[in-house]
Amino acid sequence: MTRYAGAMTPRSYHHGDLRRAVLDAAATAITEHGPAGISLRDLARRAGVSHAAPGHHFGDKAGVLTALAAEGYDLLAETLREAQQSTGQFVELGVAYVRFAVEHRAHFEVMFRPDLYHADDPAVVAARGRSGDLLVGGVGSVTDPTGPDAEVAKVAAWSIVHGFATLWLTGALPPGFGEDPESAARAVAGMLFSKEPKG
Amino acid sequence: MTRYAGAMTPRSYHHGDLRRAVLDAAATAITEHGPAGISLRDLARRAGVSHAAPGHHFGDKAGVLTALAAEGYDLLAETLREAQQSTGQFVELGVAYVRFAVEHRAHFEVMFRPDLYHADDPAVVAARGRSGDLLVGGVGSVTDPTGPDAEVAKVAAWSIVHGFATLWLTGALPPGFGEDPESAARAVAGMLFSKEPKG
DNA sequence: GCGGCAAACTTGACAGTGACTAGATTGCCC
DNA sequence: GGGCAATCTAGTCACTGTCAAGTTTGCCGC
Repeated sequence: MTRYAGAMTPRSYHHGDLRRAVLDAAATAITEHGPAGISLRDLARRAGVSHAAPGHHFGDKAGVLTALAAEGYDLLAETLREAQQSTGQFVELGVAYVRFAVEHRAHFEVMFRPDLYHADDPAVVAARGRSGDLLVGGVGSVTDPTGPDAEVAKVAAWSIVHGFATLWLTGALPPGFGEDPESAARAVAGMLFSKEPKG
Repeated sequence: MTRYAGAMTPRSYHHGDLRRAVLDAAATAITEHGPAGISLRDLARRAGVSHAAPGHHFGDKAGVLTALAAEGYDLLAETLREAQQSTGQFVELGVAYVRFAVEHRAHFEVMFRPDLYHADDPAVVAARGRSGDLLVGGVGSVTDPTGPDAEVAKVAAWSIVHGFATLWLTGALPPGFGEDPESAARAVAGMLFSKEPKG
């Protein structure tokens, strides 16, 4: 009996790229039901394989989310690198951070829930370091990077864009901020390091 | 057979205040294992009752977290009200926000995971509204509340303290920010609406 | 005091889940 | 084309959330 994954690809005993398929299924399922609402067996069903197949590639459920988190940090680094090369300004780097959170919601939500995955996994730690360096680098363009408050300024910059992204994702922001998150993020990030609101 | 809840209170068929006991057990369990790592049956065991008892008070698992979220918003409102009465300044209001997140970690973590509970529950909506008004009120003290960017300033303020609290809780901040979250929060929040870092 | 009634709690059951084991299938390399 | 390791399946077990039915108890009117 030949089975089919989805409605397209003919399948045999070996899937071909089950790892990729499970990660994609996880991203979809998390977007639908949140990071806590997924099950390994459902991911297996979505990929068209038996219930225990994902376990062979990722060890356990946390392993799937670990791989997703690592992938997320790499995607974030890529997004930040592009923004850095085009403008290099702090505000646009922050906008890129928010854009990543919105476009890769599932990845973002997993990345900052270390209780759900193996946060000390080497691949995750390395990818997290890369993206962290990129994010923090952009703050030097607007503040004195050697000043005593340089570290505080970096954390403040990270906090404001991370907070905005988180609040946007949870739907906690007042109506009007929902339609165009990037413009809203630009306005919000612009308030940091600027004397006062223009109004 | 007489049973005992914990090691103190003699118990009979009726618990007395099972609702309170389950909520306390939930807060403890969430602090230990995260919001996704709890089980109703474990809460029942911690409270010393049968596995289905919590269901009668909260309906389902999401009901427990709904009650916890509502309680959290009320606790937050209380914390903000105290800070508002003592100083009324935006920065101290933000510090109070962070203090709440640190001291009531379990509540805070649930509150901003609407996929885990019934976010449209009337009690939650009401409590959320109360705390939101208090938080936003403090921003008017530092910016022009009638200006065109007033709404943006409020969201920026909320974002920076919420982001800092979230990052602190996930352990994502660089070492040195961990020991005294309130002082760090004060420094970070002080960067908003101020021309530039002092350094 | 006491009957009864509603709330609180227990017991038992069922489907779904994560994780483990053993076995079946297949790509691939020499 | 033979053999081997990787890949996947099938079966199982303890645990979970939720439901239905039964048991115990506080309490109110009399």
